[in-house]
Amino acid sequence: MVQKRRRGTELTEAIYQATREILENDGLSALTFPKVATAAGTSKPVIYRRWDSPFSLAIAAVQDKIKLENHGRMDELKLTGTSLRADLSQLLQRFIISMNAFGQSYTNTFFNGMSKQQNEVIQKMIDEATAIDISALNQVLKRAKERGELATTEMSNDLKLLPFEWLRYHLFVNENVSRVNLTALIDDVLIPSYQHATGTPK
Amino acid sequence: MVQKRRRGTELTEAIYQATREILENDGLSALTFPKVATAAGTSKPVIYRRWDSPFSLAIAAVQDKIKLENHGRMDELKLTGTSLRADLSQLLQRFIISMNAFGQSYTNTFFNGMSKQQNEVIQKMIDEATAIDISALNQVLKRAKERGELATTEMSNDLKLLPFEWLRYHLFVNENVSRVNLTALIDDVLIPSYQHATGTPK
DNA sequence: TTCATAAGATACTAATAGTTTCTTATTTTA
DNA sequence: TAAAATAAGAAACTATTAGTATCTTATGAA
Repeated sequence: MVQKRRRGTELTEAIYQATREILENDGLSALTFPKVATAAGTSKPVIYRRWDSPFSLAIAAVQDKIKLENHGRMDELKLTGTSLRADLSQLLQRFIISMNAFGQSYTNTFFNGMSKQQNEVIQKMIDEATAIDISALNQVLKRAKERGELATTEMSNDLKLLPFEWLRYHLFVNENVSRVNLTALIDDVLIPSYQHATGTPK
Repeated sequence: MVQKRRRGTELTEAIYQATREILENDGLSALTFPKVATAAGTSKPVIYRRWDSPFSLAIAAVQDKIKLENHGRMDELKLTGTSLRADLSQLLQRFIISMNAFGQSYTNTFFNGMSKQQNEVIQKMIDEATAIDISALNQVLKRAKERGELATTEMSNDLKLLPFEWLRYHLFVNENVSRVNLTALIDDVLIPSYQHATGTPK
């Protein structure tokens, strides 16, 4: 019988996929090299040679998925609404999709009881995401100002980040955010707050 | 040499304390019975006899701390403000204190990559907390209505839960919430949203 | 066809989780 | 106060699994 060996991308992809499955089902604490090797149908040395810890493998596997499923980056979003309300809706819908691509399960996996060093890695990821969030929202505000819906675009970052953080929270606790919930957030919280913050009369 | 043995509450407390220290320093994944035994200065069988998994020990240890440090339950809070703004501030300050009592560290420890079953346990804790949050906020709203600050107290639970979720999110990602941030949330988001939701003119 | 590279099998060591048995300190109760 | 019940702790053990070393050989490149 002729034996077949996977290598390169094919093998790596199988390892990442196995890694993600373990992460989703059992979490980071259950992610060990031997388990990954078995799940990926390869042998331990293959894993041990390439990664130095289950944590770094986990990061690599998740980043791989983000890269694969990247439906366009958040800050490259082309806004098409004709109102602040519509733009916000478009942006946040997209945010939800991206988060789901990131994977419900990993989100809280990575807010695990981790070492300080590991936490720094995660912190960096959050900071990067935050910068993108703010720049996306700035776009929305700028367009609203141009339409005359808002007096200025000046407001605190806390306020700009509010919807993203609200959505992430709901992802953390594994709650679904329906379109209805999202619309309510926009109409009942965001728009009134923006108008208030920028001194825009209704 | 006469040997001394701890039992009952004294021993249990030592075990819980050791458990919490491990949780804070190294997270849930590092919490093993042998480590707890050593840290608590007792022997493994003592632990193995009483708990059936590190997870259930962790839950017990954290609940023990909540019980110990319970500065009065959230829904028994006696509001003393003379405005919606002041009441909100009082409630949310208290919420932050309680969360800190719960322990910065455990919060994300328990949003770890856990098994489905473990997640259910956590889910139940969240649901209970949510009920308390809503009832506390209802109090605040009721008082505001009585003062004439709000037209009604009718609004969605999503809106009522917003500040708690916002605060929890910041705890998750280990960001500090200063009094300034909190005040901005109240003035720039909550009050405008409440007024908007209840049709209250400014 | 030969050579270099890397996959994979296998057997091993090390560490540590979990168990069993027994002893004895401490509390209960008669 | 003595006897009995209860539970803590010591110690030695087994089982599991993480991690390593060695060797073979499939696969792609020269």
